[in-house]
Amino acid sequence: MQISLMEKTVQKRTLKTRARLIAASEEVIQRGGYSALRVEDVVQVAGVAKGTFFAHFHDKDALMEILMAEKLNACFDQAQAGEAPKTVTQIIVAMEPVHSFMTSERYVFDLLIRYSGAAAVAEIGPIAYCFERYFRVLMTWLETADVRQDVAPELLAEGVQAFAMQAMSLKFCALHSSQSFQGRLEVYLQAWLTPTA
Amino acid sequence: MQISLMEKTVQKRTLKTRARLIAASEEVIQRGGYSALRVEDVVQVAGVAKGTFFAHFHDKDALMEILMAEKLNACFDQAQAGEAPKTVTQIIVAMEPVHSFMTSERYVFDLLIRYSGAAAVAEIGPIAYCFERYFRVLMTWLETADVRQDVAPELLAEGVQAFAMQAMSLKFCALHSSQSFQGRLEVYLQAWLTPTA
DNA sequence: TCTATAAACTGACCACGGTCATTTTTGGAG
DNA sequence: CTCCAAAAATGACCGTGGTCAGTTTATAGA
Repeated sequence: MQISLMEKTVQKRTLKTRARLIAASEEVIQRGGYSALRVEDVVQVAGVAKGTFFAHFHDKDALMEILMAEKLNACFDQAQAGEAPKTVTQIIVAMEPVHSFMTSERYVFDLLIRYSGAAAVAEIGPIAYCFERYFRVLMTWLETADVRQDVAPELLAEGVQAFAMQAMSLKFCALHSSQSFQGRLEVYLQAWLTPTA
Repeated sequence: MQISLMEKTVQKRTLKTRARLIAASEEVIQRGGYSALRVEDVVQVAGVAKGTFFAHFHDKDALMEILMAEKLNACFDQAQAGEAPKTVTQIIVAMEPVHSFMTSERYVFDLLIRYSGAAAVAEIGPIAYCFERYFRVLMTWLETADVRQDVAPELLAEGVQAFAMQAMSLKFCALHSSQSFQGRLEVYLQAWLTPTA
């Protein structure tokens, strides 16, 4: 029997295969990091054919998005565990898990940037969702923090995100390695959130 | 005869082949944009073997860096042609050619970010050099512009760069397409350069 | 239980960036 | 001019992401 509007009827097998692919991916990443993930290795470990991988994920990056978003959300949970930070220094400390993961690998950072925005309105991906979360978490904190009040918390949050991305970029840049990531971000955010002119 | 300290003795042929590869690349890009560039097409147009390409450029991205940096430097020349801008709006207008090229293609923007920092101190690439130039141009302008004086022009310039990158990122994001690039950047920079609290 | 159909899976194949042992060309020394 | 070592060029080959026509498997209906 078929209901007129397209039905999916997903088989149990599908979920099982998908779970095997995810588990295999995590195992491969465990061994050599995200950048070392090869689709052929994943399907070999999972015990399925290559084509099956692409029946479950649109492409390799789609899988990476899922895996990275999972980790990132755990980092956000950690960041939100304590009470809301009030000062620039406290904000940086609270966000440390997130920034740490984001800069754990150059390859990870590049992928995060590429998928930080939803290319099409309808399809906001897991990573784009994480960046939305980054924005919302910061905005909530900034509403009650000791920061300038002349502009909206939304704008302040966008700025913090921009400065954080800048500081993370420079972490991968040999030319600017004289200062630490947290030190640099602190300078940025003091100037952005607590201007004195 | 060979002088002891390593000599290069570059043949004329080398320069000619390299010029042919560059010209062929520009022709291919002319037709389909940067993202459509295929090494096999380039060597076919240039009339050389594939291996020759990699004898002249470390990899495809190295060629892209050279080509994009050439364009970018032309944009900077244009930006610096007039007299130094004084206000936020004038700065945005002056930088328009640069931002326009940077966001001309998603593929171009991604490459620019990836190569914006020098991975190794010794080898600052063409794109990393362009980002240095971006910073220096802004810093010079900001020294004599109508902006806050409580922080150094260096820091202000870094901030403008961070906000510009953020605004360009959002240009590729369907979720935030309600506002224009220049409008968004103007809001950012007013808050960054001329705070009122 | 049997059958028809849609869902899931398969693996040979392709596209494209990149490698390297071998061959060809160049230009200075004799 | 001839010779030869270094420089340049070659193209068969490889790794890896991604495709798709064909095969197998699950399940709804009889």
